[in-house]
Amino acid sequence: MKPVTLKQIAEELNISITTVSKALKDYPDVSPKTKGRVKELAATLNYKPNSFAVNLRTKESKTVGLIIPVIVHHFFANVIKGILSQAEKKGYLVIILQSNESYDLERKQIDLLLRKGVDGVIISLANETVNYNHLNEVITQGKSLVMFDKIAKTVHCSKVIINDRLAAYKATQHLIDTGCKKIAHFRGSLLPQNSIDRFLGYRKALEDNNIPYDPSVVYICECADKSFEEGEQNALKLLEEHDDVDGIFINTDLVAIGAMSALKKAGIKIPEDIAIVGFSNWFMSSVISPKLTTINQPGFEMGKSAFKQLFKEIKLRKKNRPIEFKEIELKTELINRESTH
Amino acid sequence: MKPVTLKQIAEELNISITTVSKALKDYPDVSPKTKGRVKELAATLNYKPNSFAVNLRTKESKTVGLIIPVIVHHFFANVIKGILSQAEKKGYLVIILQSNESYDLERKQIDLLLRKGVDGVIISLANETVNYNHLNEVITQGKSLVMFDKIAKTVHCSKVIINDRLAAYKATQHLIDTGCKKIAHFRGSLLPQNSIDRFLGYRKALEDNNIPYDPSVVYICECADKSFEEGEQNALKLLEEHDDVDGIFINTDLVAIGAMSALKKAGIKIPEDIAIVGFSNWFMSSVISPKLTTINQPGFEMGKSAFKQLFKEIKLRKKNRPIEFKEIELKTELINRESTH
DNA sequence: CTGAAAGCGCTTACAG
DNA sequence: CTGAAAGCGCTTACAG
Repeated sequence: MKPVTLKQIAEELNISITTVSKALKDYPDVSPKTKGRVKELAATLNYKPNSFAVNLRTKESKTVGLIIPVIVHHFFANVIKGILSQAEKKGYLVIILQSNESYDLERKQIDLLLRKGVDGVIISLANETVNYNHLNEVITQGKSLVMFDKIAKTVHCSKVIINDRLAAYKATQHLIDTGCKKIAHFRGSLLPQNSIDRFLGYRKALEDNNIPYDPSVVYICECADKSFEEGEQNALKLLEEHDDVDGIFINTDLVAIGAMSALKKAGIKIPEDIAIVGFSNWFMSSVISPKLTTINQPGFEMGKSAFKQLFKEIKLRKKNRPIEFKEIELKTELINRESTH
Repeated sequence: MKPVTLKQIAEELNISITTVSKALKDYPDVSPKTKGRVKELAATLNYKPNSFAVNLRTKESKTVGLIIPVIVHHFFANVIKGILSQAEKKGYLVIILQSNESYDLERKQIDLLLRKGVDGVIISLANETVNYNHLNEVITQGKSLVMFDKIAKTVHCSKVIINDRLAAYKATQHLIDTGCKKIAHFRGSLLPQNSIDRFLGYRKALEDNNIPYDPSVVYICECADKSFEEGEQNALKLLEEHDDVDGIFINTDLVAIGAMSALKKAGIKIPEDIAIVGFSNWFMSSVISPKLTTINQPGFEMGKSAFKQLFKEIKLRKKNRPIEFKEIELKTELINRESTH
């Protein structure tokens, strides 16, 4: 069954394609009578505008691209949900891609989206990414770009973030306030800005409380899809190397949960022997035992906010109005549960 | 910066648009010399075909739509991952929509995708959905359709499923084999086929083992986004109404985890007092304590398989070849952990 | 109020 | 081997 076109409607009603097109779009210069006839026939024929043709003419696709490092991930899934909820309101569709923390893939995916003619791109960077040409390419092509969570500070576009430094500071301070004397840190890999920031927040909190910073007590989790395992391994290493540690601030809930699992197996009591604070507030963290104290990272709101900003910029760009890039910082809070005193 | 077009390349090289187009697509009837010149210039100008125009001509968008009930969900997230991994290999993009278990939204989203001109649709139905006109509309419009997990048996298209009945039977049999005498069931809402099938599998297992079926011991969890809470509530109700139950087969891991949480709080020992089997094998289930015995539901594979089938059908349809719909059934297995004896 | 015409950027059947 | 021409289905500036 061939789709119905404007031409068919025009022929059937003995009027021009132009008039049919205008009638359907409620142009003021079409008589109500004609509009009525056109709309009625369009409805009965179940006419749907061919969006390929519309795109070609209007140079808009009402579609945006979203690139995230991992899909099976509580935080990112929430971001997606936030973006979709907002896109739906504006009649936009979202093409989703997973970079799998790979710079090469990320580059290819940006290119794909650009070829596809999306109106804008929302992205959270892969851990590997240190070169930003592909992102600048988006801007060069006149498309809107919004980065969130894992951002590149030097790229000239809007960003939606949390204050990782401050949040990490609060997490560490909480451990100090509840009596921890020697606090370790399991950090993320070296590149991404937010794992650096969380580390800096940790160190600053120690400093402000006159606790000496000991680099040997900072462990690195490299691999995004082995978080749980790395949490276990680092916990065991820590146990061997530093039996005086009584608190750990951990970069990510999943790593924290792995660490707790290993510690419990080793007979360590949480929080009595070692207290733990995670980061992100995965649903899981409220369900395990003991429940994990953590930093709430508002994924849904970040997604919503990222799409809203992107949408604004798409509209402004269309009207050739100047665009002011924003750095939107969302609030985080410490969720105090059972893994700390 | 305006995008480069075939016309610009043609003018610059003083040849026709036709030849440029053919050269870039390696048509055999273009001289190697010309091809070389065209490709070189295209590369230096960073030419990218305008996909709106290509779509309009070829009536293909190399894009498929995916509608799922919920995004923040371990199983569905894995399905998405499987679909994306396969789509990437074939150069396809995926537009993702969340129906939020709403029939109305699902209908609108199908319509949106159809208007958008996707080449095919993959869907897992909302719990509410009992009318399938919108799905048949996809087929009527000559697009391919693949359903997975929550399917409608009567819709004429390919399906990717597990054998929910058999899996539920295995789960219940496991409880019986490990000594449970009175087994309750927390089922999903009444409509979706797979919650019906799981219930039937449960009942069949009782029957085959000469255990009388007691409907008062079957509890319903209606609400998809309150699974955890419903698990808690039903567990407490069960405790009040039936203190002789010593095993529960639960429709979904998240509900099971809620139930376990409430039971533990009430001083019930798992599995000593009550043994529990879940369904789906969420990551979380391997991390809580006691670790949940459950049925593994291969989300990633289901996604891969759904896309593969869709892709095959898109290709066949393009060549006007006959299409044979398949019902692909993937294997499940019982993951025996600590919540059963 | 209506419509002829140009054009978005590409592909492809056809002629030479 | 090359190119003129038609056409995909729509939108919109312009003329009447």
